[in-house]
Amino acid sequence: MGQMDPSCPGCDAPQLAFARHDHGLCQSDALARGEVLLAARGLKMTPVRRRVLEILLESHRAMGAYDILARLAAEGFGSQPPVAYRALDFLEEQGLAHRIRRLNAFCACMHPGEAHAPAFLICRSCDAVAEAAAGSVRGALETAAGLVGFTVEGSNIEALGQCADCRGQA
Amino acid sequence: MGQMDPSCPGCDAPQLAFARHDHGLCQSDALARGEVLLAARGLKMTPVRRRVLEILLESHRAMGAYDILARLAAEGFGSQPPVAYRALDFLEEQGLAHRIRRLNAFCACMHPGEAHAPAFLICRSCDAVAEAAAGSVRGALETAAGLVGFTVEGSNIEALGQCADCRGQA
DNA sequence: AGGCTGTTGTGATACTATAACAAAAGGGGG
DNA sequence: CCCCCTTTTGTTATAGTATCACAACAGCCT
Repeated sequence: MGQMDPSCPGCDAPQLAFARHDHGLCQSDALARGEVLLAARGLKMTPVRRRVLEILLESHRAMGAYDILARLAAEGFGSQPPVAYRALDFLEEQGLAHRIRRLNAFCACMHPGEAHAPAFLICRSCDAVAEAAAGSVRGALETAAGLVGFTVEGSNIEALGQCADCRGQA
Repeated sequence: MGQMDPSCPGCDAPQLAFARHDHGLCQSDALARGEVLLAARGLKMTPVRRRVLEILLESHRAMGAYDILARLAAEGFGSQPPVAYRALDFLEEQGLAHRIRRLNAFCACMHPGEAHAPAFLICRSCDAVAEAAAGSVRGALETAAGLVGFTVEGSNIEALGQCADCRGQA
């Protein structure tokens, strides 16, 4: 992150999540990257998995597993929770989606494939979720943990607040 | 945090959560602090609330609301979920307990009353949860958010990993 | 064809959380 | 002391989130 990369609209401009923008670019870019990534790892982008990712990519909001499940069911896929959870878990493991624990929901990763330890910014007004560059945040966390001998293996960093646009309108 | 305060065992020694120690001190200290805090705010430490806090203080682990509810019910309190959730929500609002979202569980605050924006360190081996000094972590998060115009109003910072003791034994 | 692996589908169930309302407890003011 | 008001507790019911276990199916390799 912080590197300019014209092929990754969300990458160096997380504020896009909160503003009107050509979201088609986000979608097609993230989807294409995901396909490449899975292929490189010898894993399959199956119809369910692709569809779940597409649904998540429709907006910069997080969606509950059951919202996604309803969409899948309406399109002829299975209608039981494991159908959605399996795809979501798979996408998360592969770094193509993120779980937002504060919302019990999931969102698409907007720049998959790049090493990133994102911090999530959740706007309480428009519900959009952005991934912010969190290298420094994670660094601080690992330092704080290191002081007491704790080894960090994974972390969730989520901030609830208000984005620039919504604050302007209030 | 970082200030020496002999009356607060957990305060400047979060690693205690992961080590054998005189936990009676943690309990009595945090409970006493809680009582004082509520009194100062004109709020009541009722039997249910006190009991819930005591139960949480029994260990440095996080407990699910239903585990606590079972304990309450066995002791003659109400047996329905709201009984536990109300007390837990109250304690959390007052800064006497914390919700660990990663675990869908709650733990006692080990140094209530002090302004703190804790980061939680969750050991995957012994399940203990420690609060680490997170001023710098939060600072970094606010900086990262500020770069995209986002105002942070609250945050969860949780790290999953392994504490020094458990790593030593492995 | 047969067997292997990974994926999807299904039913059942466990776990987490909240809404809505009734009952009871405690604290002034009359 | 009693009434009224506010807060807290208790209960029923229900909503929302997540996992287990097993059957069916598809692709692939021999």
